[in-house]
Amino acid sequence: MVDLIDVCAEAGMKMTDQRRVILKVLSDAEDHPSVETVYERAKGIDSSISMATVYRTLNLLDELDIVVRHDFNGSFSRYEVNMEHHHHLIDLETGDVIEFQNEELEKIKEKIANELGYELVDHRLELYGRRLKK
Amino acid sequence: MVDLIDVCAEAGMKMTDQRRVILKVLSDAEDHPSVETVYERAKGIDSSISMATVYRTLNLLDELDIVVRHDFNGSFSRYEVNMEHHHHLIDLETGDVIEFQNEELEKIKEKIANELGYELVDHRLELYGRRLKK
DNA sequence: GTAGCTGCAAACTCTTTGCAACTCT
DNA sequence: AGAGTTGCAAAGAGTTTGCAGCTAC
Repeated sequence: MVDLIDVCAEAGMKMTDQRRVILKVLSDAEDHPSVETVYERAKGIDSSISMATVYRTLNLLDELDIVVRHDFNGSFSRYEVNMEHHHHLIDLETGDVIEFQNEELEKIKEKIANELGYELVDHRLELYGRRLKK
Repeated sequence: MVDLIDVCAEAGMKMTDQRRVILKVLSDAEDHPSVETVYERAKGIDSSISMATVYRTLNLLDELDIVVRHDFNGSFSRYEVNMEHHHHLIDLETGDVIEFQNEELEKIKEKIANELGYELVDHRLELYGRRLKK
């Protein structure tokens, strides 16, 4: 388990109380929280934290690739710590997000890009589904 | 080639001048225009058209699945007429969008969803790349 | 000491909405 | 005639920013 605080320090970020709180919230998150959610959880730890700081910090972390921004449904962004590359299956009924990886898929994508004359830099795959009755 | 006006009429949409103009803009588009772009092109045909109408019409068309909404880069939406299912490769340098299809990919996605206990309802794949020098 | 960070409130961007007038069917 | 549509301007959501004070390094 990597300590986000170390990663940020190495990236040259000044380590403030607020940032420590936000990083803890992100590390502990097992979901893909919105800015609003990160803000609420952070306030639970240090109530003086402001929305602006949450936005600024998340943007910074995104630029540094420490965090990944998603916009699964359009209107607002959601974040997760940048671990190994994976994809998401979004449960259309509950909004739950399930992560998965698939080697075969990675190869095909690389191939498709190359065939189109491109070097693959990034990609995203999202599946939207309904739970099968068992 | 399907006539969008017919499709809309069948869906029960009242056909106004404004809608005819917007549908023409969408049919003619070979790119994936933003609301702003649709608005500008529509104004080129009928300068009295309003932004609100463009928004309302695109939302309606999206609900009817006549059009597909994308948000490739987060901040604003872009639209295209809903043809056969395909995916997008976004050129990171120019912003160009290239469409592609891949049978193999479709099968794998179906399989992944099933393995996770889900029925696949929808999905999206986006590749982001840089043009290979030849 | 100073470059960078913070909270606040105002500003900004994209999108939606209430309303009164108008228009398809 | 009546339900649905329009333009306008105002409101809304989500996000960014200018500023003066504060803090990590």
